[in-house]
Amino acid sequence: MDKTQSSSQDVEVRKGPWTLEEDLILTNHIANHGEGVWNSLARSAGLKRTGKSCRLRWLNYLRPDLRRGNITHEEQLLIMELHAKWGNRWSKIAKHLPGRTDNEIKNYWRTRIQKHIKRAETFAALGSETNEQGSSGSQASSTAELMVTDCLPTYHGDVEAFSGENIPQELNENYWSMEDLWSMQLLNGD
DNA sequence: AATATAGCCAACCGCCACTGT
DNA sequence: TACAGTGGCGGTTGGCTATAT
Repeated sequence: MDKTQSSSQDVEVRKGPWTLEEDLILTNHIANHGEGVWNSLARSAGLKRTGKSCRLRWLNYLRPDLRRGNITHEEQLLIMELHAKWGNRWSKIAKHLPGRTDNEIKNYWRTRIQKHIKRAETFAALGSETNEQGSSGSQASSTAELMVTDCLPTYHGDVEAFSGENIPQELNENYWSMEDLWSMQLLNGD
């Protein structure tokens, strides 16, 4: 799959970060024609990208209904709860968080929450070493258990640190907001 | 001020499931 | 039934930014 070459046409496939121009083309095309078969969409839009790449870009970044910005406390708790229930079923979890993508949740989990789990495991290991005798079995045996038992309080603390006004405004300015893109698209005609 | 390290996130890769022929 | 094309998913990586030394 994902062959660089689809047929006799010599079409090179672009990889790497999307440019603003590509974003506009894709957004425009979907606005005019809707989502469809991604491979043919990529071709007909004139993008030198695979259908997969277009789909990913649209779903994870360009969709107008995406929520950007920091994960809220409620969302974090929901993620933890659902992860305890389903494990790494990110897309399933994402369905319960409107405007969030599986990729976003997955990244969030790996970079923030998993860190706390690791820490908790270390503490637990140290604790069982120091307490040692007779305390076997008190340690959480699974990620889910660890999360629910050991991590939640620590994690909750960080929620406060990360949430709301504590986030500097500049952080959000790395992104082209959807308002920007859609207004550019309007300016571009159509 | 320069360099090293850690954290974060967008994007790619590989696999699997589904669908049409 | 077998095969090819496509979509979807989870894991992983590369590069940028922030922070520490």
